[in-house]
Amino acid sequence: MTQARVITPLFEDFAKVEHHHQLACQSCALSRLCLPLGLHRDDLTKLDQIIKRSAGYKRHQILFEPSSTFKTIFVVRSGSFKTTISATDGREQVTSFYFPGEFIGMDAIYQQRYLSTARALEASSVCELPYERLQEFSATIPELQNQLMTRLSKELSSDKNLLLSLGKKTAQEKLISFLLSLSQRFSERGYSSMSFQLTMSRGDIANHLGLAIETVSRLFTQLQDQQLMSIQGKEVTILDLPALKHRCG
Amino acid sequence: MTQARVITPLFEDFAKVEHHHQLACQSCALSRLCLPLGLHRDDLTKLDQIIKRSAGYKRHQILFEPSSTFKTIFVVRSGSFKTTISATDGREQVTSFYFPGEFIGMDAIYQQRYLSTARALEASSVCELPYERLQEFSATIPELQNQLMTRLSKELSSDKNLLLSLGKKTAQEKLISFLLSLSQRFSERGYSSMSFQLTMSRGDIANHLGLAIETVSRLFTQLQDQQLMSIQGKEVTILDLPALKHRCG
DNA sequence: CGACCGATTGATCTCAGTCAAAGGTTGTGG
DNA sequence: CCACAACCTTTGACTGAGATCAATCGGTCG
Repeated sequence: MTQARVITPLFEDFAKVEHHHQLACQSCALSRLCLPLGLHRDDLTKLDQIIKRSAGYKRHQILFEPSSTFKTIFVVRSGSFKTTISATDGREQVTSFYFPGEFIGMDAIYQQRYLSTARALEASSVCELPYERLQEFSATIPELQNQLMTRLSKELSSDKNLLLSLGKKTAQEKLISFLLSLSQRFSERGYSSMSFQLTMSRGDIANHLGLAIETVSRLFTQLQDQQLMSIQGKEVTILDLPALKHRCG
Repeated sequence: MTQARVITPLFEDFAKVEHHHQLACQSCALSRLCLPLGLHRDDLTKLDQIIKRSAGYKRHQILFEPSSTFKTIFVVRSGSFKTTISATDGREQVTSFYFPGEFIGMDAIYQQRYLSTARALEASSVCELPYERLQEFSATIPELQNQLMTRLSKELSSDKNLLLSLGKKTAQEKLISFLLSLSQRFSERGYSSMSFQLTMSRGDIANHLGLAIETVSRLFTQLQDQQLMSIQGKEVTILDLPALKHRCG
């Protein structure tokens, strides 16, 4: 039996909402992680009216790119996305991965245009938050404004941590911190922090961490040999969390 | 004659404000670059009352560190600062440099605690924006809220660009893009974009770009040999801007 | 079934890091 | 005001972590 057969769609629970495109925030499984957090019931009702629940995106489908006009911030409803930024000669850097409840496109607020390209890693769906309307609403809902600032600040924090990885960590430390941060985010979403599926390719991981694809592959086998984790295709199982935490820099 | 003798304090124009600690935003030379941008005259007067103009910081003096409690966002009034983030074993990554009009500490909004350590690179001064008061005011001044979001988004953008540098660029490309971004920022502040003083050490630059200090030093001599720029100590003069732009990735 | 794409493994190479030493610069105290 | 010390920068020689090149394997899909 190969492990490929047993892969179930990631974030299946959240994916259910795809069948109810107009599902209100109040009833959404994500509300605990998403914009609604801390908002009053009636504010939420108002917000609900401006949020557009988009149709699904297929694997590799583009959510936005620098040439798109900036009008909305996206929230992942189900599935996952990656964003990339390009050098003038076409080299690309994977800047982030996004999971349900996370906001994509906030770096476009300054300059009012997307800086990066966002692509679906698997069948996914998003909610669209029209930025102008969001701004209007923030004026009357202080908690919404607070929520937006917090989101921006959170992304800033994770970017700074990635800078530390890229600038100062060894290949192994980079990979371990990356996997531990994934584990953390899965756990926040109600999934196991000890065993999860990678929705991105080895190439995406390597690029994100400033490594070669072969290095990532070798590190995976190395981590398995050291009994720190088990990796079978896309499935990661953490075997020795303390040891990993000790080795993540 | 050594170039050291002719160095004048950087941001001298802005430094003048140090003699008028209570100088209102309206009269501040920075208002064009700073928070006041786009704010109405009477809103600004209100804002003025909550902004604390701090005494000066000496070279190497700490503005905040992770153990400090988060209460304020800082705006550079004169001089310059760097922020660093630390790995568990003490390795540090210089995440950003900050010049007059730029905001420091926004990554602390999420978690309500500073993620990084901020240190003055030279004799400097800041304005303190109490975050809670700022939040209150934002509720009544939509333009202020917009300004804050834009600032956060701008920092996010520059971090993403740095990620591209660290992940995908060669040592030379990293250094050139860094110098060109400095040039840009100096020019925005009314200084020459073709000739400016570095306020940070070679070590800070190297660390920021994920390089060794020796590599930065060698690259400087290399760029001089290629007649692309001239570097004498802390003074940088751009000689061939098109060629540099062509080589910055 | 065959073609294609992604992942693994091995062999080799290279860019930038490390180590080492010598100049320069800055700051301090007598 | 000078002299010494501490620190920063430059330059050279060598090394190594991870990239590149190359071949193979495996899984997926038409």
